[in-house]
Amino acid sequence: MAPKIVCVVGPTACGKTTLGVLLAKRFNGEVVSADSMQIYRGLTIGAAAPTEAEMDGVPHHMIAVADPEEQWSAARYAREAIPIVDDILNRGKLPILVGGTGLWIDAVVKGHGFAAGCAGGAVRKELEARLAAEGVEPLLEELRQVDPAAAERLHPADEKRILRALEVYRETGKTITAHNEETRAQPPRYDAVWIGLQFADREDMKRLIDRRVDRMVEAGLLDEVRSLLSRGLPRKATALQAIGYKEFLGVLEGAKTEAEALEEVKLRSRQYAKRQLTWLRRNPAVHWVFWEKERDFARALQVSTEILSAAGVS
RNA sequence: GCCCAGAUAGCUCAGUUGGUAGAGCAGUGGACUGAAAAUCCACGUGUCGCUGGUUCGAUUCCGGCUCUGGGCA
Repeated sequence: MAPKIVCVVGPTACGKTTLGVLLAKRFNGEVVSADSMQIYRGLTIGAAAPTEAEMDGVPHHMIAVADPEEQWSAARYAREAIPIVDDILNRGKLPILVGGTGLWIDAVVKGHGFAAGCAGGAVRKELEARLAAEGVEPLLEELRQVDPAAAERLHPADEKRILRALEVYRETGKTITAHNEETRAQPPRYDAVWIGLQFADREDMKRLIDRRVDRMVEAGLLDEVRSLLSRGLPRKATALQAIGYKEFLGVLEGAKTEAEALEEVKLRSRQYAKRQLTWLRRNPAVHWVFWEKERDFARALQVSTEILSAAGVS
């Protein structure tokens, strides 16, 4: 029987952090963040990383553990987070995965790892150079030769995945289609109980996102971007792809006004939240808790406590 | 008050030599197995400002009106 863990998921600004802490206190747990941006040091305000006060004494893992110059991937995250989850279990406590990066959470829960071989190395560089020089067609044709199923499945415009499919084949001699089929057949590493937070009305979500972005700016988001740049962080760093950072970067470069950046961050956050929902909705295991107008954490704690108890978490 | 230019999708605008219209953005839905806050896909009926006229037929041509810019007084 796979060990039991809890996953708190949902779109941005829906209260995952708060509920995670409440559940950790109620069930003697520790929080493992699954957030592709909170992982970087220095992304505090804009990534909405929990403050000391918000953590409320509950141990948190995988937050601010990487330099912003680094480029983390789902694979690396899973590699480092799994031992932490196991350690929490060994100490008799409940691991609570909290985060908005769906792929990262799945990588831990499934625990089967990604395809072997190097990613983003020499092979990738070569493929990228060919893509730039010759366009996708020759690459897609090459993929069709070795992995017709993937060539069929991938849209010609989805260059990123076409490159990865070829990279996996070149690195491992196995097609990504075969790899995916094998891993899908394996049982998950953990028996996860999923709690999903969501607004019943999209308008309410928009209001919360707007409010949160306003507060980020008041709290000094622009200064945070400035200090990341002052340490020489390159503009193309993954950390600067984060919503909030890339837009305010434009303000510092004089390309847009602060007011324009503010609106843009709100817009991008909304679109991001929608994508997160699309990802989560296909997971039938998620127990959804819907917010009516405002977030009511007392109720959410009660509802999710019932869900966890029914699922055998104690 | 007069002159000129606009008024078309939630927004910015294109277009119809008269046969009721289409882009970008926004929005909605979807995909996603080593960049995932990334990347990619699909979806376009709206009194064509109002009102008369000409016409088989007007969003398109003509008149009047309203509103918005700009100019002249």
